[in-house]
Amino acid sequence: MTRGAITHTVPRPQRADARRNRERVLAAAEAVFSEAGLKAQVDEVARRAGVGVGTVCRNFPTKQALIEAVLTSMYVSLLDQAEAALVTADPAAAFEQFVLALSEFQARHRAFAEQMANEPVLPETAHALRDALTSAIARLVTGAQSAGTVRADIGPADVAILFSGVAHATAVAGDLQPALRERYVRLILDGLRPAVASQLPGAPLDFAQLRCIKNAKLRKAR
Amino acid sequence: MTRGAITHTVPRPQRADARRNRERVLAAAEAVFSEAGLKAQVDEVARRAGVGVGTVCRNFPTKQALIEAVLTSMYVSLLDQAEAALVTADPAAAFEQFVLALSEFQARHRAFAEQMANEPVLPETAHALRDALTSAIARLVTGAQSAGTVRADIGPADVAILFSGVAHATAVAGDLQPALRERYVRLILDGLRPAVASQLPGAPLDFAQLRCIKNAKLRKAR
DNA sequence: CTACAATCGGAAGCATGGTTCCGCTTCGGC
DNA sequence: GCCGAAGCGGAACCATGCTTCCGATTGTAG
Repeated sequence: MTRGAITHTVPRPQRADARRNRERVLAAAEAVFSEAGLKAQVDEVARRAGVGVGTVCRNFPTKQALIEAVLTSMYVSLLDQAEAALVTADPAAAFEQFVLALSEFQARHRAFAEQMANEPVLPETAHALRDALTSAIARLVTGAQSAGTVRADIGPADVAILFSGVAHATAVAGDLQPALRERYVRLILDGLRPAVASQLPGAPLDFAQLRCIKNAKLRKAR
Repeated sequence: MTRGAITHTVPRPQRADARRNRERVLAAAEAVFSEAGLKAQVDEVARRAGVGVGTVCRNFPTKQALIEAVLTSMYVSLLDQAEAALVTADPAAAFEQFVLALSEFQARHRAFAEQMANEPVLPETAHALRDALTSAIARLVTGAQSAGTVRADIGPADVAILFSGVAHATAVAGDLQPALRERYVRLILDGLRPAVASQLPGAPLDFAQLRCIKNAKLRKAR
């Protein structure tokens, strides 16, 4: 708006140091949010980046925007891992590999775990990413199911929910005890096997349904 | 202090309406914290109780104190359930019954779930309670283990961690879908059975160890 | 080298939510 | 009924943490 001609025709070449600072802020934010979760304060990010708060807020006009930027980059890197797993020949191994990677990722990136567990705080930009990730997970799950290491009566979103539970539960005690985390991941993998498979209430949950449920909840809260 | 003679010899008989108000506040707090978690605001508690904030703060000088009072009463009521389960003849059934009750309890009392998951926020008054509860859980677990429905390589605190994970994971989506919660509880029960029992890293975790780990974490954070 | 505009730092501003205080009301013994 | 004190409500106060603003600084085109 307001005489916008220049604003949107010229891609405005940023000053070099400004670009460098932006990167620093992003890196600091990633580190800080990973350690302390989304409740970490903007000042701390600024301090860690070695800049003033003003600089943080100029690049990311709001804390929310900063969070979105960080989360987006986390989504990218997790998607990489999912795709890395997908190229494995053995679908059972692929699933297990991804699940371990996921839990380790959540342990390392607390902010990501919170995002995955709570109401989505994602910009529209990231929707494509999220879809790619959910579809990759769905493929990993069905692969493991046809390989016979995962029972048939669960859906991809069931897996996401279960492991985000593990992430949260071990966040309390587990940061210092990575073994503990793997312990619970393996236990849940055991629960996912077809062998025992007692009757579960409900039906396999996919991501579309999960989103519906979350939306319903949001609507109710409002 | 300050001419304390009267203060501690006379048990100062509270006025009737004051006592009634205190109860109202406590009830309102329990309801509000259960629905919204510990982040719920004091004003909301006051409104729900039909009193002014001043009244809340006179009875519970700080939000923390209010939380402690509410949590203590929740501990009592959960302990009841654990003891109810313990009198069941079949230890396998007792364990399952308690675990379902626990997850339902956590779903209904969000504040309690948060407390159980995060750093302890308990007054010393509640330590005896907590010990009673952990010992009841320990008995339920070992009972189920000798009955053969729970694998030997897990400890009581493992169970607590796993189910607090479920509580958290389903808090997002599960409030509206109680079936979903039971779904995951049953799945974890499957994982806990001796049948499949793949090798788990780490050792069975008991509550004393868990407390150590949490303390270590607290110390580090400071 | 100079000048100008982009960028910076961090102090001041604002919003949110807990805690305190005080004039008014109500209880309950007489 | 009357009166002193306990209790009440909620506005004012304070702490915390995000956002804005502006004088000082620094990069860069000419």
